[in-house]
Amino acid sequence: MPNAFIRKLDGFERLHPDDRDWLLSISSHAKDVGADQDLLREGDNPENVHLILSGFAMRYKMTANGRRQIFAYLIPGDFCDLHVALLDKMDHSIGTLCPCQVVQLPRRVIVEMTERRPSLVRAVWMCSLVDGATLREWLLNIGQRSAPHRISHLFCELHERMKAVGLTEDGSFELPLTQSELGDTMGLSIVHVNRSLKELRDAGLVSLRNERIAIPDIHRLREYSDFDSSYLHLRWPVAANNSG
Amino acid sequence: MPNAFIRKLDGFERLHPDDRDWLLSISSHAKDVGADQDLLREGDNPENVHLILSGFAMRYKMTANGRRQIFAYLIPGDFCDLHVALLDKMDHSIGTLCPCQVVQLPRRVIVEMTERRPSLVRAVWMCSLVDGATLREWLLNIGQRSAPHRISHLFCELHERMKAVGLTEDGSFELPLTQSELGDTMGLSIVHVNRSLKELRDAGLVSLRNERIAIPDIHRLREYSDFDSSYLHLRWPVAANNSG
DNA sequence: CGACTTTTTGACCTAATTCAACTAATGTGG
DNA sequence: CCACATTAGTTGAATTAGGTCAAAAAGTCG
Repeated sequence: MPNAFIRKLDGFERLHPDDRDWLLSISSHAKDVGADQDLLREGDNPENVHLILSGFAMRYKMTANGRRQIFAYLIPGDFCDLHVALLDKMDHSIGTLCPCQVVQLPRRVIVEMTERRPSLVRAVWMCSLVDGATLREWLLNIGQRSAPHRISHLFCELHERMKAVGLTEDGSFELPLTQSELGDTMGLSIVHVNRSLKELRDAGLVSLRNERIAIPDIHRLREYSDFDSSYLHLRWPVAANNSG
Repeated sequence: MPNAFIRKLDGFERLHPDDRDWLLSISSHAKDVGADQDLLREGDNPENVHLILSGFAMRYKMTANGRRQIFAYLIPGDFCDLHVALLDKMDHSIGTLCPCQVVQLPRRVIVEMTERRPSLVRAVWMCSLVDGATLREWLLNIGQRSAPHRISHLFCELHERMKAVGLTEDGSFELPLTQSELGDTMGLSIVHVNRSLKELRDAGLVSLRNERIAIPDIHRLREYSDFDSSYLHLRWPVAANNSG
């Protein structure tokens, strides 16, 4: 089975078998990282580019008074920091949310890729565009929607992204997030996240337990959440469920 | 005097005189666009890349129930849509906030640039990284800060960006935003924006009238706002005031 | 088992919203 | 240049979504 990374890129642009093999080879020496570890910290000058093969990680930043904002969840197949190759200093941190398998690529591997594998460059560039679009969608989500709608919108997005890399089973997938992390993502207090989750659960829309989320009726949840997946720019947004 | 665009790129990477001349030449045929006009609309397949030479524009998107979220302000020197060159469809809209001078570049001009002017490519790539970082900062701003702090943080950012393109005079610069637009930027109601502005005004931190903002003491405002400009990645973040 | 973290719930508080009215600008046609 | 229409800004009162504090219940893990 191809790994999540290959599945993801393949979702943007049909990959040549050659490129698939190359991707498989670079992702063969993954490193295990425990939960709650920083892969990169604000202020660092990153040497390597990180790629998540399994597990969940996040992009985040702290404010002066100790509050945390999570900017993105990084799921299998996601590049963490390709886009900061140019920057002298990280302007945010990246940390794991659970034990992860991470590939660390020296920057020259990326340079090599840009020179020799144009179709991959295109696919990887798309990744960064989608990251930007996702960030905009989060801003809209936090800026304009009520707590339960925000949370359910996030769940719709994660479902779509997890499905795209083959990590869903029916409407269910692994989601190792605490309510505190959800709060720091949505700009909500833990207590209010808890109450909103209860509301969603009572409405039969989603249930979240044992680090796993279950969505009985994804269409109903999407409608409830005003979710339109086009910002994810997947080629097959409504593909049949490829559970693995 | 070089235009805002040249100033901005020069702030990321010292430009070759050759590249400066080329930039001047492409930005010589600007088009006048009135206020409240869409340059690009969600769903469009953009043909041209837009560059703001003067005036203010915004990136935004509407929700199903008619609410608007503004994602970014585009000020002189900003590319609107370079990053979506790859996308089939715009996932958000771009509209003017006041009369603007806009350069429309056929996509091949950008292709040409990427092939012949590597130092410009680097500078332009930096622009898109900074756009991303700015978006993250807005997310943190909306997610974690109270209304008056949010608003003042935005003002600090705009001051820094306007200063970088030589459009400030002391602590004052043109800011043609209505309170309604500010609200749709910050996820706040018009009424609350109004009250927050009054609070800032009464505290002597900022005053906004006649489409112009005045900041008597920028250091005080920055401290109040927990503003750290490093996410803007300017080479000379505390440069002397280059008013024009 | 005991220590610790996460989830859940209740009571109370406050930041922000909504509704509504009124004032101050800005603009337009005669 | 004024009368009128329209948009933008301001303020008050009532309401509500969400936050804070606190403590109990339920998981997790050495």
